[in-house]
Amino acid sequence: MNRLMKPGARERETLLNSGLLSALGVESVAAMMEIAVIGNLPARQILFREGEPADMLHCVLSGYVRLYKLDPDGREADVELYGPGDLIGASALLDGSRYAVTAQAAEPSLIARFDLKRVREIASRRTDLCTALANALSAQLSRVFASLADDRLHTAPQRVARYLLSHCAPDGRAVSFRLPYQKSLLAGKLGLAPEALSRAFSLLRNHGVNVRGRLVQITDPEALRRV
Amino acid sequence: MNRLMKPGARERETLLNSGLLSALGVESVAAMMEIAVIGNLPARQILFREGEPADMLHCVLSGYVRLYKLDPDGREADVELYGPGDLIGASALLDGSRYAVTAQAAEPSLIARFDLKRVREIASRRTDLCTALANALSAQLSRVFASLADDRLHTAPQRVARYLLSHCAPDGRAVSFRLPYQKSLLAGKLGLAPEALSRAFSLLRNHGVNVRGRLVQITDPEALRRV
DNA sequence: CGCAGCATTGAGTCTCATCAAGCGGCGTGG
DNA sequence: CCACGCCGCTTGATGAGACTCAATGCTGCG
Repeated sequence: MNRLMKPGARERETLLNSGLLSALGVESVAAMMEIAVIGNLPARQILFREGEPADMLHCVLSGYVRLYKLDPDGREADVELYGPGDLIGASALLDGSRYAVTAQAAEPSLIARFDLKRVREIASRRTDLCTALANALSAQLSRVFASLADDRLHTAPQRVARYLLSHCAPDGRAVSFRLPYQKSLLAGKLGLAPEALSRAFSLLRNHGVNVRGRLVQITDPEALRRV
Repeated sequence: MNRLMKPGARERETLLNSGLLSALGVESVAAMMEIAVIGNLPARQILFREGEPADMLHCVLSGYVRLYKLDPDGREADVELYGPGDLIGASALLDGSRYAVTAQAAEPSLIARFDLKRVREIASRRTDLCTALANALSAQLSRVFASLADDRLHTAPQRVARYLLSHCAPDGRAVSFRLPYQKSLLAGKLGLAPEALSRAFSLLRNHGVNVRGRLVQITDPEALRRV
C-alpha cells in the first residue's frame, strides 16, 4: 500500500455512491466514514491472500480488483472481478475469519479499507449497515451462481456474446463501447484462457462484432443474441 | 406441497440446530418459530422457479434440494445442493426480489418456509438475525467460489477425489462411508455428466477407491490426495 | 527507436459431453 | 415365485471445445 490516508472530499463522494454506503442512513455513513482508510494500490499489488486471517473489508473506489484461487501447482482461477463501488471480502464476514480467495489489484486502484472488527461492531448496533451487507452478499451470490451456470452451459463464444450483450442497451440498436479492462482480465473473468477469448472474438466477427484494441462495435445485437 | 403445518417438536428440534437459527438469541428464535411453516415435499417437487418474485425463505430440515439454472434449450446446470440445516433462497434477500435460480427437491424432503417480508421485518429489529443471515450468505459465497475455482482448475477425477477427501477425517486412515445422495446428483453438484462421474470412479479404483452402489471405501487417502 | 507486454494465430492434445447400447437391482403384477 | 419393466448406473465410441505450447504481430511507453 503506497499511501494511507483519511478519505478526502473526492473519496467521500465515491464512497457515498458505492453499493455499500448508498443504502445507509446518515449516522451509519458517518460511522463508516470514521473508520475508513483510503489506500492507493499499484497494479498487481496483493490485498490479501487466501487463507490469511481476515481483518479488513475493502471497497473499490477506482480501478479493478481480481479475486482468484490458487492450485497447488500455482495455476490461478479467477472467481470474481470487482470494479468501482463493489465490496470485497464480504465472503469473509464470518466464514472462519479467513479469506477464501486471494485479491489482487488488476490495475492501479484506489480502495477504501474498513477494520472488520469495527464493522461488525457497528453492524451489531445499526441494522441498516447489517442489511446493506446482507444485500451486497446476496447480490454477489446471485452473480456467482450466474457465472457458474454460464460456465457449465455455454461455449466460449456464447459466454463472450452474453458478456457483450450485458453491456448493451436492451433495444436492438447498434452500439460501440470500450472494454473497461484488459482482455486478459476479461478472459479470466469468463473462465477462459486469453487465446480462447481471442478466438471467440474472431468468430464473432461473423455475427456483427468488431473489435479493435479495447474498442468494441456491435452492429447487430440480434444476431449476437442468436449465437 | 403436500402438507402445510406448524412446526412440531421434532421439526423445532431440527430447526434449532440449523445453520440459521443456531446462532440466534431466544427471542429471535421464538419470532422465527412463530412464522415458520413446515412443508413436506415429494421428490422432484419444485420449490420456486428462476425469475419468479421471491416471497419465501426456505430451510432444509431433511432431504436435499437442488438449485439449478436453465438454458433456453432446456439444459440444466446445477449450482448448489443444499442438505439438512442449509438455508435456501438467501440469494434473493434483496437482489431484485426475484429468485436467481430454480429449486427442486432431489428426494422426499422436509423444509421450513418463512415469509420473506416478515423475515426482513424481524431482521430490521433484531441484529442477531440479520448477522446470522449475513453469515449464512458469506459461507455460501465461499462455497460457490470454491466450486467455481474447482471447476476451472481440476479435471473430473480430481474433483471427485477432492469431494471424497472432504468426507474423510484428515488423518490418513482408510475409511468407508455412504454417499448421502444419488450419484447423478453428485455428478450435477460437481458439474459433470453422470457418465463422467462413473468413469472418474472407475479410474480412481487404481488409486485406492472402491465403490459399490452408494458405498465408498477409501483404502489409501494419501494416494487419493496425489491424484 | 527499441523494448516489453499483450494479443493473435496455428498445431497438437486432452478432457469431457453426447449418443447409444447393455447391465443390474427393485418393485409390480401376473 | 417368476417375468417384466422401469430406472439408475456403467461402458464404449465419437466429436466438439478449449487448454497448452510456440511463434509472430501489435501497441504503448520509455
